Amino acid sequence: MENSEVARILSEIGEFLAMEGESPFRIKAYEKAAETIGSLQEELADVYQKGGLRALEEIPGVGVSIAEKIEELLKTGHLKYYEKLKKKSPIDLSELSQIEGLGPKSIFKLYKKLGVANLKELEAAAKRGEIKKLEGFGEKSEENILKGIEFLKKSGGRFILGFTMPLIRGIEERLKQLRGVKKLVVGGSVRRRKETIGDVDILIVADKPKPIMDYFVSMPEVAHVYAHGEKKSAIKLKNGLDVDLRVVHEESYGSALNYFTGSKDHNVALRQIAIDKGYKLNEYGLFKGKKQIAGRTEEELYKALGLRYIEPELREMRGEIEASRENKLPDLIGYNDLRGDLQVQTSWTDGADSIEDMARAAMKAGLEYIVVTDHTKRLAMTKGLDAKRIVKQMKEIDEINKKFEAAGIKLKVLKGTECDILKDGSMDLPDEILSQLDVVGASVHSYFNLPKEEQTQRIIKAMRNPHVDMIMHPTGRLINKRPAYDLDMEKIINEAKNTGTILEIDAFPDRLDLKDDYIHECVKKEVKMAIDSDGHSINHFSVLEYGIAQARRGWCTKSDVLMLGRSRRCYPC
DNA sequence: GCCGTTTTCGGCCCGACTGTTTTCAGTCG
Repeated sequence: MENSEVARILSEIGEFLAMEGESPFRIKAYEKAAETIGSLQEELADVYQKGGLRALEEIPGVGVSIAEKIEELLKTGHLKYYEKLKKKSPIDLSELSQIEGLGPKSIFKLYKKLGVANLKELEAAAKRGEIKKLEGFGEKSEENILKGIEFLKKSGGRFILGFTMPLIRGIEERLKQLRGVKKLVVGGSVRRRKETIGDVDILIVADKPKPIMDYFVSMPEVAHVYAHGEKKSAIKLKNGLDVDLRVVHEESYGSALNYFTGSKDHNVALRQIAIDKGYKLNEYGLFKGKKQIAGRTEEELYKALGLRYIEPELREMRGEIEASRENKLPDLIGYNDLRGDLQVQTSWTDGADSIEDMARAAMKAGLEYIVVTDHTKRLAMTKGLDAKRIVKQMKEIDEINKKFEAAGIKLKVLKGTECDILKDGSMDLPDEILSQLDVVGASVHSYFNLPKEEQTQRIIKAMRNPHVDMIMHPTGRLINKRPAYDLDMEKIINEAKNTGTILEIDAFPDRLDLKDDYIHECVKKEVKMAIDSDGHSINHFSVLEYGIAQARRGWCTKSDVLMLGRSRRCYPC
């Protein structure tokens, strides 16, 4: 059983317990264990094999009780305790808890009173007007539930790229190792690095595809086989993701890859160019009459169409074809170009690991500096820092830097904050504290539904604070969960230009905030951005990749992204 | 349920908003 599955079950146990009004600490214990396991680098099965129950208990947040449950899951694939809870209240929790504002207590009440166990039944009950009649619910709650369902439907069951990528890469690696696979690439929206993906298209070049196809449809992750042929097979994975595997000929590889990478509109435009030149373009190649003139590689294909090669992240019809023709494509920031991370949370607040551990992990991830940006006091639940504690934290950072220097470690830890922007646009820490920090990030965590103009002015006021260097996750959206707060982004971007404020590209997979369209606007207006992990544990630096992908989708070059100089002593902005 | 230690129990444990109420429950970050 995979870590993500164990994490899901533990987190559902937490929710079941919450429904029953269990002690909040017990619930929190399950949540915390689920979180840790979800971002664990090593497979639990390996941990268990190496060190048994004891090794499981070594995992932070896992004690005797949870370790035994994990053991049972690994050994039998089932957990009696979980099944008992589920039998008592057979509710599709993963579905219902996606609705913003609907927590375990409400879900339980809806089940008890109306028998609602899944999204469909919830929608039906809301439409029949039954929910507003329940005690504790009303007109507004029913309306919000319907709105939540609508929002969920719009996101259309798409998977968040960064959360799904480890699974896809695992499959990719195993397929690549099979005998007879000459080439393999994952195309589609995965290759374009869209923030969410609908399904996965894998292309291979192989002489004898049958054993490869046989393996593909019998992988342990497979829940259903739609098709199992020699040229194409299609499956549904246990997590609901559809994956297609196609075999293509070597001489068509480039054109097939192009075809299956999309976007559809980009492909249509390419086909039109081919027609204008008297050619025909399809997934088998570029043809003049019956003769194939290109298609073995994508580079060859674009060249034959009179274009420069266009990176997959740009193939969204945002002007890339014209830019390619005029040789004006941006020199995109590379996946290895990032040198530092300007948003890192630690165990001082809601992060899982100490400053030093985060710093060492950052170094392993190839970074040269991090900025420690713990939350501030308004976010009480995270133990947000007040003036006194942040001064203490600064001292610890000084000590770590000294220690690193003495040990010849190059990585620099900078002092920062993710300071709450209060309702009126003022900051949650006094100016005299902010002035002592290397990087001041500011962000909104409350009053999400102010009217557009008020919300915009609130952030503009923060940008005008001379100490504020950057606005973090500027629009506050959570992909598939919550829309951005109502903002006039044109005004925000213009103000960023005027005040020299950095706008963040928060790389966390369900944030990716700014989104690509806004990044593109910033690039056009020469507003600087920063790509940050928003990391809360030592494993989170890997998400920077998705921030870079998003930046590339927004046409970012290296110079659009803030990077601090190696020898520079601090104040970066 | 986990953790840590003054070693086997007590601490963990905030604060504000929303929508329902008329004093509070549920949710969220």
